[in-house]
Amino acid sequence: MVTMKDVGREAGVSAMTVSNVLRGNDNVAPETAKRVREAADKLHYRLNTTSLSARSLRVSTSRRGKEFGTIGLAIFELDQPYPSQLASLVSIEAEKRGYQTVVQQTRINELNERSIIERMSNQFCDGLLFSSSRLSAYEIETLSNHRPTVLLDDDRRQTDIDTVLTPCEAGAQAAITYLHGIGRRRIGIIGANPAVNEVSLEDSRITKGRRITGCRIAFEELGMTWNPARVIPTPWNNVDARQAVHTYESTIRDCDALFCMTDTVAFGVIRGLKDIGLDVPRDIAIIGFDGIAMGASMVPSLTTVAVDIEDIARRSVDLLIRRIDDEPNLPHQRVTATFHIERRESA
Amino acid sequence: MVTMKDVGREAGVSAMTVSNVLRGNDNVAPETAKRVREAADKLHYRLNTTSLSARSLRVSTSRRGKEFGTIGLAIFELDQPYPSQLASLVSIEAEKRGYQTVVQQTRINELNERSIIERMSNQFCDGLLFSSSRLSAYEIETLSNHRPTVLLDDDRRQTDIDTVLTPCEAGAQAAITYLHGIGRRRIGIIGANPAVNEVSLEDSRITKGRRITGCRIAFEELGMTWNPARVIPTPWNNVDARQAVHTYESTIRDCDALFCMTDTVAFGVIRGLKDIGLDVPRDIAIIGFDGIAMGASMVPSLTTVAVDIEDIARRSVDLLIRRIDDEPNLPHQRVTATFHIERRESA
DNA sequence: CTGAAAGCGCTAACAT
DNA sequence: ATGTTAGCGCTTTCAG
Repeated sequence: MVTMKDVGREAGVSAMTVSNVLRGNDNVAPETAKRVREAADKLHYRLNTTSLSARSLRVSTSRRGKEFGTIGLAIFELDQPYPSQLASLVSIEAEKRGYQTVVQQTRINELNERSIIERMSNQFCDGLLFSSSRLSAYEIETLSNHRPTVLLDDDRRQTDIDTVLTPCEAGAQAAITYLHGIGRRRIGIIGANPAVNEVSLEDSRITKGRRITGCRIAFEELGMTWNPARVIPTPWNNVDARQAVHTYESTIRDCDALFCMTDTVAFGVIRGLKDIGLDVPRDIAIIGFDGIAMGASMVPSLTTVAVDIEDIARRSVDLLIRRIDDEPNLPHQRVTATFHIERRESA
Repeated sequence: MVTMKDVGREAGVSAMTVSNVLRGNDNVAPETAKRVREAADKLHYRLNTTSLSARSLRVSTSRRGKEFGTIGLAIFELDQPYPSQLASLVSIEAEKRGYQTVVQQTRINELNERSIIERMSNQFCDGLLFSSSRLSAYEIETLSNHRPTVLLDDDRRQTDIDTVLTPCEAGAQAAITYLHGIGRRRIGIIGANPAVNEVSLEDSRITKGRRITGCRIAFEELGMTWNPARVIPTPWNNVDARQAVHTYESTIRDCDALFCMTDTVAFGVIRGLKDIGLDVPRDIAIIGFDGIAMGASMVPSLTTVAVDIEDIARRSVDLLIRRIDDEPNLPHQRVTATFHIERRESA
């Protein structure tokens, strides 16, 4: 391997000068710089990143939040509107506070998650924002070297990691109540897990289960009968959701409203309903969940439980930076984002 | 961060002994080992992978980044479908080749771009995928320390950086030709830059200009008169595109087809046309550009110039890894992705 | 059995 | 304008 020292020897200067030239510092005589660049070319010199990160250990420990910090965001998908928007907003919030954000996609793959946590925490970042997975808190702590970490939307009631939650129960409850309020009584729910039993359907630790739980609470409070047959499973993407409308057509034709567990599901469902000739909202009212930006431009525009995604971004970045900058011994917080019902054409 | 030294201090031994215990070497007294392990637990010690790899420089010179490769992707927006999808696909392609991908959003801000290139190239990554900006190639090379870099969709005809291009001219040409082929003659274009003159409108170095150029070529070849009044400016997002339909309503009512310069623009335009009571495709045919996944689920579904985004991801990752792994002196390549017209309901 | 020293490639801070 | 020193966390070597 060619090192700066080698280049320096070739050019008749020290490694330090090579470093200066290659990083574009202007404290080197043009003559010398030229000689150095030629030597580097000749020897095919390449900067060694490994030693750079070794170096950065030193820098980052002494820096302590002064200059440029980096926060990592590990998120399940990059090509879906909700996580994309969240990533973008986290990026912006972090920038306001002088931090850069690097994003990695986990694809909800445990192996990925593990190596991402390890790399991000140990090599790249001053702190990590980690979106929901089934890794144990203990494992996250261990892999991250007990570095500052904030969990997003992970409701396993562990109190030893900072967490920012989506208002799943309250939001779902509000959705059902809204549909009830506009006179709908045959309300279906779409976006559940394919469940083998009632318990797994409502697994309260995970997002899907928490939203179902919110629905049930609403049904009870409104005195409506809970009908599991009207809980339709589908993965949270528009293609599968559209397909589900076809698969569960008879169930859906029996409903006068559908609560879609995400806006992306709603997008696919609206398309599916078009396929089978049902009009939204006349034949069937649709309400989504998330409040993604494109909901406003759908045809019809989407009524939805609009989570304040900016609030999530802001609070999670705040929590994380607080832990990076300040005492690591602060008590752990668990906060829930706000939401409102965004009333549009679909319901 | 807790180091072996810290653990050693806690246990009353040297860092060396800690190292021996933690790696399971049997040359430590059981008593001591126990004490060390307890101290490590108490302080939440974890082996620091960074310094391990630094160390490995010394041990084996032949490491050459195989085991832990990381590539960086700097992209303009994270909350728009096209860049999100690209990021996701790059991530997947890189993973197939044993590389992790970290993504940063530039928001087309030069300051951001500069610091992202600097940080990513020098601290995080073995190579950088950089999507279109106005930074000079020279500046990119300098900031990145001449590390492996592949440009995405940057057509400044510089030959000294690997580049993967979207088929802007050919795709736009195909779009116009398609609209002509289905009998439309009053074709408008939406998504241009607000231009002060014809030249800036067609600035051939940038994506928008290249698509306009493709349109002009098609108009000429089809013997249609080029009418600049039918070129409508709008930023590339659905909200502004929808608004533009209202602002340019009279122009649009005079058209029987619109080429939308991106699918996201098309999404907003379709919504805008709904607002003003125009039917797609009866009153006006719509064709988009990009081939984002959600186009298939829009109402109506979107006919579009479907760029093979997977092809872009694959080729850019290939190019980059080739340059990371192999000789850095390979000739620079400039490749263009493939596309096809995806025929759906909107045209 | 235990630990001191050296050194991996690089660069901030200081010296010349 | 250029060089010297020190040190990032760890492990190999070798001396106690």
